[in-house]
Amino acid sequence: MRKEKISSAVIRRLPRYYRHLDDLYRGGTVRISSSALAKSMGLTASQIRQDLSCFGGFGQQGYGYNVERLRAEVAEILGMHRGHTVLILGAGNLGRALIENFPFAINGFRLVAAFDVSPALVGTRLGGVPICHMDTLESFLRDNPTSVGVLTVPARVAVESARRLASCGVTGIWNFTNVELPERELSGVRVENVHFADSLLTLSYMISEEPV
Amino acid sequence: MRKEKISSAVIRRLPRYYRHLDDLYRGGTVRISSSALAKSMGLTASQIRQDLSCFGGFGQQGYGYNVERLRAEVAEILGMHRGHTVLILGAGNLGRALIENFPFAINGFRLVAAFDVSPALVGTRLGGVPICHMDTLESFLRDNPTSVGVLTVPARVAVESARRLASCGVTGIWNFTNVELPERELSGVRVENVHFADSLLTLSYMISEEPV
DNA sequence: TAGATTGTTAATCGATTAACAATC
DNA sequence: TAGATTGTTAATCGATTAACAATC
Repeated sequence: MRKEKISSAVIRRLPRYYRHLDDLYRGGTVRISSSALAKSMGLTASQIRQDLSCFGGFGQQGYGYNVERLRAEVAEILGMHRGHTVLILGAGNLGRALIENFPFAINGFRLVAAFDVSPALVGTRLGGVPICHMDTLESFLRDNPTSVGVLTVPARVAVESARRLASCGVTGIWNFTNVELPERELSGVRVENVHFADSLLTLSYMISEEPV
Repeated sequence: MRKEKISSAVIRRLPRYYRHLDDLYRGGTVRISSSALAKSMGLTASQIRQDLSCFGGFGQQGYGYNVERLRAEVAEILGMHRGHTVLILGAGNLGRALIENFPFAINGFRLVAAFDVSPALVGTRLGGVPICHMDTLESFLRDNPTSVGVLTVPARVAVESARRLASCGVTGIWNFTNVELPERELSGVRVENVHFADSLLTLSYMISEEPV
């Protein structure tokens, strides 16, 4: 039974499903039951069937799920074939790491440009991508509407950069700054945060309080 | 009423509490009520009082919470003053970004060393930290027991590296590889994952399906 | 056909929200 | 004292798990 409103708990599991199904697919597995997938992912079979049934019935009684088909369905649900585009704001260490090492294409995104203010960088290319001056962001976005902006800028310009992206019609911001963006004011824009510090502090708690 | 088993939902909110309290503290705010904090964080006052009451009663009726004290209590709960140490495995782009830019000290961790296999890097220093050869990891950990290992190695050596860390007594692994580590086999080790791809795919879903 | 496994409904569990007595 | 706000208990809501008829 398709649901209209998908809970964020389900959404956050989808990429993991995709990753596991992709591994199975590449390993040559043709079919898998919810219980086998559950076991390898550390979930319950019930949960997997519930999660998938939010989007449709992809399995077959007595058989299970066809790995290739389910992988493709999950990719479709995640929007991996929508031709999303992305640009990177801030070509410091982290920005460069993403430009040179993150597999945007494999995840359905085309990296079109990076922006920075450093005169040494502007005008050069990195990993096949041109580095433009931040001052040209608005005109670039006017000519090249882009789905997502990646924020790898210094914290002090994070909010300002987010506003500029939002006002130019970007639909998503992938925020690597440790700053909480004013999401309510960034209308029409979805924000996904990668807060390194929050993540490390969670680990700090776990190793401080709870022995495994 | 102190609870013995804290849910992971609460734990994941603690770093955000810390961040907001730290901002308030630096901004000179002396006291804050649960409802004021809730408003600025987008939570409910009830939830904040419930969360904090897992660890003790830090407020005062009719007054609210003393910002400096609550900030210190949350820092304590998170284990920020335990003298945790950290080393980085893999000094590629991402490893370097963390070494040079991530404020380990501010988050209660002391970065003691980085490890890599590149002859060009081994023996040099980066951001004040020595880069050692991966072959010397075990002997280093024998002489310098370390709390946490950061995995910024290539995916193909991620599991092997995690096992080596685990067998040398590390208590936490901060995993930046897009590989699912065999946590059950890493006994005594807590794993915190930063899966860039999962995060981007979540954003991909949000901009594909749900208009804000 | 018999066995396996789905999709879905019902039951349980846990987390969030509401309410309020206690008290600063 | 009166007003404000906590900590905690109770109510609600939502997510996970269990059960099972449907069916390949």
